[in-house]
Amino acid sequence: MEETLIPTALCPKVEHAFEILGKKWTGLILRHLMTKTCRFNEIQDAIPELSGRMLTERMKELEAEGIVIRTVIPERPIKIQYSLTDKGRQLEPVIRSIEEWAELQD
Amino acid sequence: MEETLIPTALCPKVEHAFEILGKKWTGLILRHLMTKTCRFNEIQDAIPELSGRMLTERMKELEAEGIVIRTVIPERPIKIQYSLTDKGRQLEPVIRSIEEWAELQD
DNA sequence: GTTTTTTAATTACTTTTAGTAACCTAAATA
DNA sequence: TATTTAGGTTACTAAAAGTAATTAAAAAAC
Repeated sequence: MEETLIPTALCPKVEHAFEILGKKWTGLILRHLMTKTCRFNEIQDAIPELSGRMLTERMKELEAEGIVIRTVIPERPIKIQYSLTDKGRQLEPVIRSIEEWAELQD
Repeated sequence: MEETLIPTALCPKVEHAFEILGKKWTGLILRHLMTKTCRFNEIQDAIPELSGRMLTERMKELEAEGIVIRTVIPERPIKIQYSLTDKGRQLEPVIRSIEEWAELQD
């Protein structure tokens, strides 16, 4: 028997959100940035298993998504600051609810 | 200068939570299971880009985590039902907050 | 009463993503 | 002068995900 399928396509916004959060390290990086503006190495120190290579890659992605801003502080020495945009700060309930769930577990 | 570092280790529970949610497809699968108990192919149909191979793998992981229960319905023909455990249902605020954030985006 | 379809997978193989380690430049510190 | 620090990049390896073919057991179609 043949059937005409009009597949209930997933909403692209929701799909995209899960795509961003579904990448390794993204959640933990955002969690750290929730508390304060951070320098590159601060994030690395906070998440020891995260390599510099991966952190660079994730920060570029998050910047491209408009979730994070990268700022060059033109002092001597030059510093790079990463902070959340409004869009990034709006992810706070997501990060908070994950942490709350985590704390409930045995 | 040398420094004695007592690294502020990430809480393992939180790390583990982000590890589970940080895998591709996990969020979308859980989102679908939030609404109802599902059969294997129902989930596949709801998420067309998700292959059977990946769905099998994720369901095994989620079962091992105690987030999902797999039930064999011994009727003719045999059916496999997947549903959330309490632990799984407690992830509802996580899934809901991701959806809410997604809907805010342009 | 064979053939085809459906369900819930498994297996083999390819591609993409992540991890490791070495290197880089400019400035700071020992 | 030599080493360290910050914030990366590059080349290579390992792990995760994607694709496609196969499977078994039952149901439906022919």
